[in-house]
Amino acid sequence: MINPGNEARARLNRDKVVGSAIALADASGIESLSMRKLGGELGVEAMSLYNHVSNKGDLTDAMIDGVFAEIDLPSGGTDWRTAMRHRAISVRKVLARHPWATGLMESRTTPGPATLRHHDAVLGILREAGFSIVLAAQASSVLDSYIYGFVLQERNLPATSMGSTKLAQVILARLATQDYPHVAEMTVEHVLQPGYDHDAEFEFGIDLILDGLERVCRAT
Amino acid sequence: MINPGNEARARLNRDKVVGSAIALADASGIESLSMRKLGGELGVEAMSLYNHVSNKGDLTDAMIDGVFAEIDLPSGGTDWRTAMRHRAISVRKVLARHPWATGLMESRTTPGPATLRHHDAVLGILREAGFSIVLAAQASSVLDSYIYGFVLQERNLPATSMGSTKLAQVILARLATQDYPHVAEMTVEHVLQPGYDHDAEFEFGIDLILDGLERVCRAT
DNA sequence: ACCTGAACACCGTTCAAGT
DNA sequence: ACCTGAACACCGTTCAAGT
Repeated sequence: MINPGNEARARLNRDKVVGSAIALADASGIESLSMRKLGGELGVEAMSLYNHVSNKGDLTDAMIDGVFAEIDLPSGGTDWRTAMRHRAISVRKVLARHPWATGLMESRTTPGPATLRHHDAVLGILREAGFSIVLAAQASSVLDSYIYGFVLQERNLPATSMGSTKLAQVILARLATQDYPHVAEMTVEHVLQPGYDHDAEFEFGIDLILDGLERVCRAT
Repeated sequence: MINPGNEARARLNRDKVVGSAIALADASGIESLSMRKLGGELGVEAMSLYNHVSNKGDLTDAMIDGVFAEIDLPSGGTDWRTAMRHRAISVRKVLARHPWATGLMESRTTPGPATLRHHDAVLGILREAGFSIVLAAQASSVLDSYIYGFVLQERNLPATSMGSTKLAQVILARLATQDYPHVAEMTVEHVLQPGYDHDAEFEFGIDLILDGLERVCRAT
């Protein structure tokens, strides 16, 4: 039988399922991603997805690996410090595009190929720069911990969009000054200020950690 | 009518609901915490919970605040550095007891009173030690990011329980050495070694960050 | 004031049946 | 080889009804 003309949709495959799941989670949040909605998005019944993904946990693992695949692989062309700095900024940028990914890492234990490739490249750069095995482990652990934790916290900060700012200031001043004076001071006089810069805050921490690692590395 | 003798269970209240939810999440994981199971644990139908909690999001917020309430409030008796060091270790210890809490922070935006009290105490110690508003914000941001990210990653590391170690070594040696040589080297020669110490790894990062903060603080 | 039964609109997953 | 309908054992949440 000839394929009818309205059958424009190409055959489903694993990459399309995972890609569509990532897009859906970006748009509507991870908590509203269901096999049924994902099927609907792809013009297919939910049960068809099980031909390409063994269950929802498998899909989740693949989504996280898909996010890692978007991160630029750190290149060994320069010194370890600028390579690690660029990588950190790239990781944060990608994770900010997929805010659900960081929280999901808590429940997943089997890293995919893109994740392993990424970590292998990081360790490779540190080892070639003369870091011992132990020091390379500690360096990548500190850097990754900081990056993931920063992204996790970034979501919970009040958005500095104008409009909500003025209102937030008033509410804060009234409600919180007495009970949480330092939080109130910080929010009003720093976080809600027009010049507040998330990127600069992130890079302050990265440079502080890189300074520390350089010192430890030289002392060895 | 007189209360019958087998009615031993005291009246339900919000604290009992939240406490039971935390215990259930600790024991069986956050993904298997449902209003129905929680009700069953408390000897009550699921719908009764809505008398003490406005919905599941409200319950989640309260659970996270309950976890923060377990953390020792940083005390101002000593210098900021040892206070921050003790606090960091206390936060990690508590979050390790409730591994679901860190991942959940991604989706929550309204901090509870215990959370605010905690952050207020941290900021207070830094401000009294002479940190400017901006520097206090950056200091607590770097420290918290590192702590949360470390706990998040800690879960994904292979358990160093004997027995699984030997097997893991064999699997790794066969499978991964070729594709991910640095990850393989790191795992076999460091992470899976008997002396591997999570606490020491955590404290290495904390001390590195505290060193950096001390230097920045003195330069001001 | 607190608890419940029934109901609604959802979930993930299986399995036999279709093409 | 891939897709589907029907079914199963679950979800969160509402609401009128009970005490």
